[in-house]
Amino acid sequence: MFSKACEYGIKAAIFIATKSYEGERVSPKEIAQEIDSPQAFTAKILQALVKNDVVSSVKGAYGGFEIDKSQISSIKLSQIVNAIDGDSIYNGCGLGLHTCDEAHPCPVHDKFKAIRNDLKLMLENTSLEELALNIKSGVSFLKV
Amino acid sequence: MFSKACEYGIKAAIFIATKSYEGERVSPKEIAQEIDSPQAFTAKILQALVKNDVVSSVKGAYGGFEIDKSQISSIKLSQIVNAIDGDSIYNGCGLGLHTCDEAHPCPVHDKFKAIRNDLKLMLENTSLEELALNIKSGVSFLKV
DNA sequence: CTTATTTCGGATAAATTTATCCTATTTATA
DNA sequence: TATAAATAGGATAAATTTATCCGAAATAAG
Ligand code: FES
Ligand code: FES
Repeated sequence: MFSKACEYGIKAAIFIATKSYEGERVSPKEIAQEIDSPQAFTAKILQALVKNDVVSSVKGAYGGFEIDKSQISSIKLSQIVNAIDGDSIYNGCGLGLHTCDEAHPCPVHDKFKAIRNDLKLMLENTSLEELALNIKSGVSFLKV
Repeated sequence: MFSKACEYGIKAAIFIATKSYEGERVSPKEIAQEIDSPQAFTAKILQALVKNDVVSSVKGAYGGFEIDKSQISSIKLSQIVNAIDGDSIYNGCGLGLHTCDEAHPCPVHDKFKAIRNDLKLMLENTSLEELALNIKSGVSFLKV
């Protein structure tokens, strides 16, 4: 469904958000430990999230990654997925035709489109805030 | 969403079904042309479909791939996807946790599970028959 | 200014998926 | 029985994704 890179990116963003509520910056090392991911690869993905304004980074001593507390509620899962996996999940043909086109539909177009749209709405309506709060309260988990 | 192998497998099965209605067997070459896929790779995927009893093959001269006319309506998309991509799409965690477990859910578990289940139901309720008939009647397409 | 710390970014490597090639085996027909 | 046609399947190659490594650049603190 999502690429590994995207899975790591989502989990990393959630973890950064939980720490940002406490005013703490985090390093790729700490993130990788918390979400059980390869550190250097995770660092690469964080760069993509920085470029797409999902998280911000501070270089140098006492630096790290953080998310502005006031923005956590307005960041949607769709932004993260889009930043890492692009928009093929929102627009691409389920059977790999060059473009998903109403006028030239593949055999599963109608049915696939419905699922794809539900997924799109879900991602667009899910904020980093609710995901991070569920982690903080211990009702959901980032690893194992 | 689906692997390339799975996309080819689905399209191949649909094409074989359309020809089977006319009592014709088809070769990997003809299939690859009709669904715009690499021939040898498609042949490999067909082997998996044969092993999983989605299509049957006849070796030797005048051989080829076919699907028993009377079975086309009872073959579901889910069988094909399962034969090629396995069941991770039905049961796997959206964020890559080892298992999707109600008692140890990832942050997107509830929302992801709903989408995943819709997809599962869609695949289980879609028969090769309806997909093949739509191709035959020209309302949907297997390539471009 | 120097040093320690930390992200950035390019190069490389490993693993997986996608794709190709070639031979063996099977089968219908002459 | 010989031959041609067709799938089966193993070995290999290419492409993509995943993962690692290392030096450059930035920054806070002494
Ligand atoms: S054309 Fe395939 S999903 Fe729309
Ligand atoms: S635990 Fe992640 S989807 Fe169920």
